[in-house]
Amino acid sequence: MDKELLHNKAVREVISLIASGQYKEGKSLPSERKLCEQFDISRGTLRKALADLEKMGAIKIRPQSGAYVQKFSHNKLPSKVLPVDFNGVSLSDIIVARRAIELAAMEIASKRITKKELAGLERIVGKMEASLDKLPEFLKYDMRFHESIVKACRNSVLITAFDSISEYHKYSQVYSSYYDNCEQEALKYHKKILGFLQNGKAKSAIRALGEHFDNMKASI
Amino acid sequence: MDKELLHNKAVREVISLIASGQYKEGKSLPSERKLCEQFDISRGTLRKALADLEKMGAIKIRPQSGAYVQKFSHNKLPSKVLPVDFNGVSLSDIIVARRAIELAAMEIASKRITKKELAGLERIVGKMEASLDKLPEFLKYDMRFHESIVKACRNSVLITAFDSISEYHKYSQVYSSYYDNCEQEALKYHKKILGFLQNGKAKSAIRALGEHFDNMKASI
DNA sequence: CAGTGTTGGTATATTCTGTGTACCAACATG
DNA sequence: CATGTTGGTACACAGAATATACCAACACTG
Repeated sequence: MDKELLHNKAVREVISLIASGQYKEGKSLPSERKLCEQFDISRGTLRKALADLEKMGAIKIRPQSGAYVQKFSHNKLPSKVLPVDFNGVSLSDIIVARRAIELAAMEIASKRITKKELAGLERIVGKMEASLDKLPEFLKYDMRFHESIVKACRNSVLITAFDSISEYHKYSQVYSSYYDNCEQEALKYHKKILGFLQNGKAKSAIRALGEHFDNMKASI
Repeated sequence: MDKELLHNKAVREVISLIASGQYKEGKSLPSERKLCEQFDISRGTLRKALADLEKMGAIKIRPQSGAYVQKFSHNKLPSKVLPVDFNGVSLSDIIVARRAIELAAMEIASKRITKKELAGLERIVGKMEASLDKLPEFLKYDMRFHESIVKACRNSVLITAFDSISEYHKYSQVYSSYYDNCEQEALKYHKKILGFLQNGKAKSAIRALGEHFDNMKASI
């Protein structure tokens, strides 16, 4: 029984935010008190996380000023902060798993999805298009699109499975920027999928999602 | 951030063992000290779990004697001890999710599986055959068979996803005994799958596993 | 310039799980 | 009778996380 420590989780959260570009090199993180609220943890716990992050060189804390993001190589992150068995996990492993779960979810979601949820998807796609040049933003909405589809299937077991690996997915951005120059491709597929869903073409939506994953796999 | 309490996990573990018939009505559980070791928790924590189980009527503790399994209706189990969002989960939801994950795992496992792992599978199938009349035993080995295949794919992400829903699967036995009179069917498929794997017939193994799930779904 | 509010730094008390250890009385077995 | 088991109990302890202060350094503002 490994116990998941809150401050390690916070460390991972900050790292993935840095890696995805949400917190930029040279700039400072939000204040400790804001981060507490954002991560919903106490200040003591957060400071433990920040101390760890400074030790591993990800940030530099300047008294009375802030925590500044450093340039650092994340190749040798202490395994303590990594998701349990991250060793030996490749990007294609993540894609294989997501493909299996999301296709199954899509099969159900394409029949059950509501107009409200479709409107939500449309809004997300719009925001993706608007942030084509801002990678971190784009990735956030990309993730949210896939998440929404899985939730729409209303199968708690599939949703649990998806959630359990979502951290792998977020964290994989630390190691790779597989999305470089693939934003257009991704957006194209998302639009396609949305269109099929709106017109009730379930089969086509499923096929398009499958192609989307094939495309991702091919580009790495 | 819901924190998973150890004694709640122990409660669930005991319940699923009762439900699967491993601990039988009227008989007593193993001694507290043995259960501690079995679940790898301290006695204090275990006793908290037993106290909860007595409150909900699952067991009756007799001093200087043991904890005796009672006949009890598990329809209104306190949601605290249930896996996070068990409400509204049907057996078919579980099967859909397992099908998606296990088929993806099989696709890889059928190529990567070692002779040692195949020997392990053969041993498990043998034990299933030997315990055809003992349902709890049978279920244990059934689960172990599927688990072994998923592990054999060596994709940590898929394995994580599988583990995350394995408790749903174990726990579903509380609500249903969908395996009644289906043992032969299950054994048949397991033998078929094992045979295909041994002969390197990957495609057939995958198809057989798919049929296995279809069969399970049809029988509920 | 004085006042106010922010920043990170620090210390302390408290709560909650969970472990570990010890000892007890009741009972069974040899 | 001695030994070992059973559940019952109490207490000390460690670790994680929270909550609540207060500090010094700095920035901004009226």
